[in-house]
Amino acid sequence: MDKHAMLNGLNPQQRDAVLYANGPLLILAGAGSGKTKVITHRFAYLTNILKVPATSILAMTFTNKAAMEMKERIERLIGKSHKGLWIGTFHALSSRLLRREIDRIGFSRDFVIYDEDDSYNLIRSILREFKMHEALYKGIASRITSLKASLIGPREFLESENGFDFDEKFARVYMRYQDKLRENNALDFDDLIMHAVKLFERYSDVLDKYHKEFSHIMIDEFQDTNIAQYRLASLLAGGHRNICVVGDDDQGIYKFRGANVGNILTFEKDFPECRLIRLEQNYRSTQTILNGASSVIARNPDRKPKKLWTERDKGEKICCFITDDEDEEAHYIARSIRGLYLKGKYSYGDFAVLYRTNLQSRVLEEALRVHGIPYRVIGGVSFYQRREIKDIVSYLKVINNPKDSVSLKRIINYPQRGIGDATIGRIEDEAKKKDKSLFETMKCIVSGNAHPKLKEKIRDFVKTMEELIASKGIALPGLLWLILEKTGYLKWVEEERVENLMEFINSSEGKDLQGLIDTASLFTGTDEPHGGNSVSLMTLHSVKGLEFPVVFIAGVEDGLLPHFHAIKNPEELYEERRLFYVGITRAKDILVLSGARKRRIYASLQEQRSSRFLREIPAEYCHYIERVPVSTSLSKDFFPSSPFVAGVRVRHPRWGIGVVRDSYGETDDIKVMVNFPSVGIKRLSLKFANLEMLQ
DNA sequence: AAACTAAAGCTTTTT
DNA sequence: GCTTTAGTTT
Repeated sequence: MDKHAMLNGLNPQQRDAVLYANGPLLILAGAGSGKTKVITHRFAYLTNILKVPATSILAMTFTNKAAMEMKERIERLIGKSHKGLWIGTFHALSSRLLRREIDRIGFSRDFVIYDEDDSYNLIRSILREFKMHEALYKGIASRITSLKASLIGPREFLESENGFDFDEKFARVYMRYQDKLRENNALDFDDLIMHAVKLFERYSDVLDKYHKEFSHIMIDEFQDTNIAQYRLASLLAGGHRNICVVGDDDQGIYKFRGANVGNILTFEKDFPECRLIRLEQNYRSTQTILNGASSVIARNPDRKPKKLWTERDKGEKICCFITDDEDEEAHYIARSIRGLYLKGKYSYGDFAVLYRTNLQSRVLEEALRVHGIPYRVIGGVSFYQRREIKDIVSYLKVINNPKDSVSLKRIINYPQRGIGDATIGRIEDEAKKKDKSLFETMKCIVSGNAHPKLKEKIRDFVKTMEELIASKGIALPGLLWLILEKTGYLKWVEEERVENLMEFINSSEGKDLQGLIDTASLFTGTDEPHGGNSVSLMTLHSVKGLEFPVVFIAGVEDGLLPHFHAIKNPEELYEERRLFYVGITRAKDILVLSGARKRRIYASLQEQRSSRFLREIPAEYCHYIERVPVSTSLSKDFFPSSPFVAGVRVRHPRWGIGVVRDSYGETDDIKVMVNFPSVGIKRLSLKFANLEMLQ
């Protein structure tokens, strides 16, 4: 692709951003302003025109989804496979660096990555050991996470002993936790970043090496970086200063997990010579939707000033309605979706229903199900979080690294081998005395002179594991099968979980052991594709980065949005407002905001007021429906009693073969909506149309 | 060690 | 209300 083709279809600001190849660059990219396009084209410009080796560009994102999208788009632009390129999440790229260099800071290169559950388990066992209240583990974990996000290790924490909320008990747990991780040759998610920073800060020769290896650095969603991540990036950029960050302070919605929007300001301080480019043309929403969004976000103080604009026309007004309760709200949403769908302009994949809290999804799901509308819930429990997958990955982890005691404990009694908490406790004591890993200790027990009963229980397990470790080298699907059979897991596990295991085995084809373990540890995701022919249901948080022609935001009520936890604190209230802003700006054509007067939250029925944010949208952009003409009971036209339901293929004497999209109407007068490739969507009455059903 | 019952929680979420 | 966890029984 030549230079001309590469810049084709970019507006002047986007072009500037692509062409500004050297030196620090801060791109403030408003919602829908073509941010990803700029990043990917910039990557392609660097490689194809400036002949920068593609492997010298480090491009970091937050989520696997964003990383994958970037990889695919870059692959298409530069016409090369993304394999071997440094495009990925902070965590994935960091672990790749550490796999090469970590021995410098006292871990071995085959370290394991602990996920959230692993960390929880470790913290709980430490609390037990210290005779502290075990239920505190979640609070402690989140405290450790936020300290690590600010690069405060246990030593630093102890040294800064003057802080208000310093507490010695916590400091001891933190210290112990970090020691245990090292003992197990394990890193948790936050360590992946923190240790990389430590490594580069401490060993300038290693840092120099990567200054040479990477000539350019790019960061996506910069407003979501925490201090540690920013430090890592700025260290790597320290030599050449070719660092390009893209972000939007108005879309920062992850302060609660350590993201530091202030990094944008820090960046300007650290790189004072940086060029600032604003992308303000929005290519997504109608003028009305964009104006509504701008009025809302304008209430937040301390923003980087920006004014989004669009060439699109006004479009529909924003529809706002209030119902009596959450059931009515859900049914009204379902009916609206169905109504728009039946007009034929939109398919179900064009709709998203957004909400603040996951517990709202229940009613919405129920209503959609009753109306026969296909939907999918994005978020929830992901594939790699499932128990059976985590179990088998733990087997892999132990086979790969028998010192990994946390994974060992996860599987030691699954399937049941009669090694319960009491026995594990005894082995742990023994391990502590001898200063050995759990597995080594178990081997000693088998060959030593312990109680015969204890020996017998442990011998079988050790034997199985040793056989599996000996088979470490065989190709992956085979190894997984071997695990399932030798351990008896396949026989033991519930029927309905077997399918997931099979899927996992199939997906392991062609991967190596370390690679599979890393993917399973780092890939936690809500990475399922949206769209298809289903309505997407998700939280306002998970919708970031997506767009839909029609967007519903449900539960626009004080206490829900803004959430009641955030109402007292101004900073948190601003974040809630940004969340609402993110939701609004996802909509291309139609935006519907709704709320209920009464809502059941947990067990109690609460009187709700409509959201203060709703009143921040000027009335001229809105169409209010106060009295909602709907009953929650269904009229029978939702239950067509005919075999011609959506998806069935039919033949029409005149228009040939088509696919039924929907059917509705009374039992004696059923109407179907059929999509014929030749003539498009037609509404037919079954009585007259003479349709023939095909297999 | 497993199965049961009482009690406490409960915003958002990625890696 | 429902799900997770802590404590008790069998």
